[in-house]
Amino acid sequence: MTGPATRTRRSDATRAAILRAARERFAADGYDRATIRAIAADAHIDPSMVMRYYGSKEGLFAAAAEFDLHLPDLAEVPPDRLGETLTRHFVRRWEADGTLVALLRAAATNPGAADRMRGIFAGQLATAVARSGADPATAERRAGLVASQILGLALTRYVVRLPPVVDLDPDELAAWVGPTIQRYLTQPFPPSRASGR
Amino acid sequence: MTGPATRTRRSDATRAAILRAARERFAADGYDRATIRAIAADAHIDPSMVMRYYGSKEGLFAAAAEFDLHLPDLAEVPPDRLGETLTRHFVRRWEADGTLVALLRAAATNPGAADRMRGIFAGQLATAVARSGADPATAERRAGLVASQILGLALTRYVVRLPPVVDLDPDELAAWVGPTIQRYLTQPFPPSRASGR
DNA sequence: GTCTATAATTCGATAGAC
DNA sequence: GTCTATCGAATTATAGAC
Repeated sequence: MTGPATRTRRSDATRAAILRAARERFAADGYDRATIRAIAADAHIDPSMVMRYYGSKEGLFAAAAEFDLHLPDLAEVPPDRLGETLTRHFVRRWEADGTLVALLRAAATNPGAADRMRGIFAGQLATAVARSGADPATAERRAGLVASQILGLALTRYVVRLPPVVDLDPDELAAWVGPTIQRYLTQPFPPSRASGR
Repeated sequence: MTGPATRTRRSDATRAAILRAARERFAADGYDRATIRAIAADAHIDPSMVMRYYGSKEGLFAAAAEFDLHLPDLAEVPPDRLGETLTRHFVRRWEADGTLVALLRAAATNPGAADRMRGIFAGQLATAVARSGADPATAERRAGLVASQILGLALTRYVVRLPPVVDLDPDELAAWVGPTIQRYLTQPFPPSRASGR
């Protein structure tokens, strides 16, 4: 009963508390303003513990910014509902977990965070788009356009907090932004105004 | 001829040099990382001069973040070319002047900068949209949606630097993003998937 | 008007007691 | 494993000489 397996290791709880506090602080304040001292205070531990467990502020951020978009397999989504599905997914995902907003805030000033953001969208999003039926030759470009609208939505809704964007509910967002994403994914290529090639 | 009116006052040149350097530093590094020392070094003056002229770092930023989108009168733009016109205008505007990118970077972590960003888009953009022929009752919402795509484009192209977005030239941007802006401005309201009301 | 010197904070990181 | 104490560096801001 008192063996090492039954006694929950304090360090695990401490590590988890630090990570949770770090995500909140990084999301709320960005990389620079989020201090190790403040994160430690939120987690009710000593600042030196953060250093002990994560080595440095960079290391803590790297651990806190692990992020899986949990994108659905777009090959199994009805082709005419790709935009709506993706829009609703993103809104749900980042309202349930502030990590992506933290990453977005940090990416504005921290090169490492910007690099990680590029990695997420090049890896996870571009990969998902490639499975949506898009021509592989254009998939990366389409993913970039999708990112421009999706991240712009996150920026205006959660960071800058533009009132008209904050006020939209998920259904309205899907109705307005969904068709944009749909067009970026399915519009014949190239979409030049002179139409032809 | 040698009166005070003909002799260019040194202080004016110094103030202008400080402001120019501040815009570049704020754009490149964001509010926190852009230091008064670095700005002063860029302007080849002493850091204390910055304090003398602008009072504080906040005051300097406030002066450097004055920004006029120079939006055209949308009442004079052919209604079917609103999206393309606006998209090209924004790309041209912020590639000629890094102030908006500076403001965007700063807004990610600095509440004052976010407030200013809201002011610009509520004031200048919403006002322009209201003159585009949009129903006044929906103009603010349409402006918010336009902002979400336009700022997302700036974010992915100039801050995060997603390669596929960076690689698009102005013509391609107008062809891809223009229709999005056009739809946000002219799509009948509401755009629900269930179409009718 | 311009610069030197420095005050007053605050931060990340380290050393070491317990 | 956890905390106290503190270092060294960097920052904004101020005081005052010239």
